Amino acid sequence: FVAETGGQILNQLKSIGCSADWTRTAYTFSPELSNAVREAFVRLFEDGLVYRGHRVIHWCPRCGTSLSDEEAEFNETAGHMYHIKYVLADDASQSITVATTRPETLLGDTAVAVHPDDERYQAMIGKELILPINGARIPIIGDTYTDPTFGSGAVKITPAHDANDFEVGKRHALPMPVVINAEGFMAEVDIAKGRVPELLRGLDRFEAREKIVAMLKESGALVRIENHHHNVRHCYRCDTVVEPRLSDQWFVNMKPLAEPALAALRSGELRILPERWEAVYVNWLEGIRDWNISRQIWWGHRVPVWYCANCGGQPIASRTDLTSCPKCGGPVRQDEDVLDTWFSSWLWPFSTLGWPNEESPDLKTFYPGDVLVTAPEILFFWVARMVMAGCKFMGKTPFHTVYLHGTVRDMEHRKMSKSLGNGIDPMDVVHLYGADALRWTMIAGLGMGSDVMLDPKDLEKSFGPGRNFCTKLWNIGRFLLSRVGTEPVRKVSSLGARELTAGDHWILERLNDAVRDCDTALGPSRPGADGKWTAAERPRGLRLSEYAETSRRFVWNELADWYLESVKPRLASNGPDREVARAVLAHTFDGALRLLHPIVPFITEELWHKLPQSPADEFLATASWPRDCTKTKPLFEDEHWTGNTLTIAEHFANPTAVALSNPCVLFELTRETVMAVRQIRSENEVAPKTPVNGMLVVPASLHATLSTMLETVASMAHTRLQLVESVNDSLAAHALLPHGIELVVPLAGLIDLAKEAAKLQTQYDQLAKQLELLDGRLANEKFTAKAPAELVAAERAKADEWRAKCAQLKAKIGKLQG
RNA sequence: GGGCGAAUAGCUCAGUUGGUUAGAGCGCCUGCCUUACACGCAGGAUGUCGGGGGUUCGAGUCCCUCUUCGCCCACCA
Repeated sequence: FVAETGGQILNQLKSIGCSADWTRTAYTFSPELSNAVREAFVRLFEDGLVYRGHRVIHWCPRCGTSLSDEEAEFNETAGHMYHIKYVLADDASQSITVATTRPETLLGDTAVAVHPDDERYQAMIGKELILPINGARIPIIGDTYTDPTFGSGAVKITPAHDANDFEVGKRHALPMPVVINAEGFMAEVDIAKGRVPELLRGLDRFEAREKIVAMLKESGALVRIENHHHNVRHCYRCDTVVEPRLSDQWFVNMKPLAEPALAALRSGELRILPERWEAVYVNWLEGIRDWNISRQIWWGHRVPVWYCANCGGQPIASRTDLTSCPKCGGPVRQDEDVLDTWFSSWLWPFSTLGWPNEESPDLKTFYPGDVLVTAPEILFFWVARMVMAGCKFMGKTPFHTVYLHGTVRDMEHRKMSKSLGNGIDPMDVVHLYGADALRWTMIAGLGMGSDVMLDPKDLEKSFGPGRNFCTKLWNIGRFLLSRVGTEPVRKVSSLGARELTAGDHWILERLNDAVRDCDTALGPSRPGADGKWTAAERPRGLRLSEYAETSRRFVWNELADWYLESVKPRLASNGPDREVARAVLAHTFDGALRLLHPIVPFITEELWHKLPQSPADEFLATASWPRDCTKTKPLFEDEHWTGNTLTIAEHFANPTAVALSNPCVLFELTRETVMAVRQIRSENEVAPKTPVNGMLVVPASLHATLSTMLETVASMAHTRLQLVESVNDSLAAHALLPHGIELVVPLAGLIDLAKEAAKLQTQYDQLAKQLELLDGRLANEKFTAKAPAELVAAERAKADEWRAKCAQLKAKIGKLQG
């Protein structure tokens, strides 16, 4: 834990008043972590991958430390471009104009560079210019770094305060005076004697800028000032403008470390989701630059390097603290710098498991891990570096999948932050809506890699649906448990297919489908036996919002809305069928809880323990993924379901009989019937309490089956349908169900016949139009020739069905009008 | 400057390799406090899938282009 967020935690300690000594002690007292950090540093040192370098780095004057490239963030800043005239030393009539956004750095200029082929300046190369303000003489040099087409074609070179100028300075062996001190004030550091005039010394760099501009203006050296928007590096911690500054720092040579990390991605040992981030990862690693790891702050792991006073000051890296030089026994002093907090973080996947002890049982058991879940902005800081450290020190990537989630934003798409005050405190949400509602909202809203928009001003809008779902789940559980009771239930695997009702078969199949769809949404959990993802597996998986939606639909729209409602009468009865219903109910709810547990762990854990079949000494958190208990094969050839005594040949000659011999299809027909009845009632504004009669027009041979079905229909809420033998269908509402079956509901006195005829006419018109399009497609030879045969056959079947339906509708309209 | 992503119902978003009449939640309209649930139940309305062009029997899905947003990276003084 400390390894991951050490810097931040110690900052917190500091902010609540812990002394510097105390927090530093906290670090010292974490021997495992200290050992790991030191081991990693010493190994890299021994391999020549860590070195002390003298160069221009990003410096935060407020924090008083150097920063890595990643810690110095670009911010768009409104500034100015100052064009300044430097006069030739031996001919005051000639001058070169240079441009800069940081005029204060001119005190540290040691050259002006022009392109060697630039005809305007060629003759001047080798001559000297007089720097304004401090009067220093600086040479004009030729260097191809200069772009002759940009600006005046001449660049001022400040080797100690600009990384590019530093490179130019090295090529031309220029002096490198530092004119800004560590605190960000103008000063003559080391060789900078005579560079900073008395009246500027000790001024803040920005005050000095204003003063220098005024002085330039006065002396006539300032040619012009333009407004200039540009990106300026700021300290990621305190947002202070970063000062590029020449200094001695420790660096890691990253190229040799980056190559295995790239290879791991390319070979499929590692994948990144969403896949598009892989390109970002590759791009960064291919262009990787050395990592400045030393910091001049008081918290952190101290660089494990000592210098001997007698042996020429060569650095000695050591796994143990040195009190004397191992070579000559002379006095030693330890390097003052501490390490970048990310230098300990990148070791996190194994430093927390006992590394560098290779025999640690934790390390052997838990390395490598599986999935790293984190935010994209931390890809370079942490993720890529963990992969590099894993490859370097462990020979394996620390995980096989990196899942980069979206960012939580407000309704104006701004990132939530303390400074903007647009954040939501998760603890407020937990108190008002519950921890499960919070988790549900985040996970269900988390499309792959997309941001989550939440309204900090309207928590109800954001978290209400999550809470509603949790409440619904709780109520489903409460009701179900009260009916199922605590007596033992039969195992579903012990139930015979004939014992089950159509509804039982249906819900078991729906559970199986939900499990399968959740599996698909989550994708394969591990790479193949060779430890590598195939090209097909690679981009798929961890679609969490899809997983949430699938499990929600199962438990709410299928289990609660249909199965639970249909099973109420059976639970109220006595006898073997009640036991079957209890068993199926307990089993399907158990499956639903297993699916939902990762998203809403608290409610599901609580409910699961109350199920009669749940083992008392286990937890849902460690229970297995739900198993397939489907009892129905696609076609269930059994007279139990056909409800008649047709011969097999007769049976298969009747498409409706074939379809309805599948109990799941039969239950679907039940649902269609219920929905049709409800629709008819609603459209004709039949009061909820008024019972209605209804008749199914079906082939006579199937009547027995469908009348059982009607018992279920009648028991469902909002139907109140009573089965009758015959009706006057000219005074009735009609609904066409699948398989050519019709529902006729006589509503004499309740129904507007003209309205009913108009409704059927609209249905007919729409269907006829669709049918025309479909027939057109089927008549197109190119379609029938090129489209897959399966699709063409399906379209043909559909056209036949629609044609039959059109005929039915037309007949009904005729009757109503006649 | 380079790269990437997004644009689908009033809002937030799904839509897997091109193939039924494009879906969900919230919101909206109507009716229900039906002994699990009004944080609920039932029914309903709403889309030239950003604009334009192309490939194809067929495009929300593939290609080109334009517009508008967003993200990442970058040493142009």
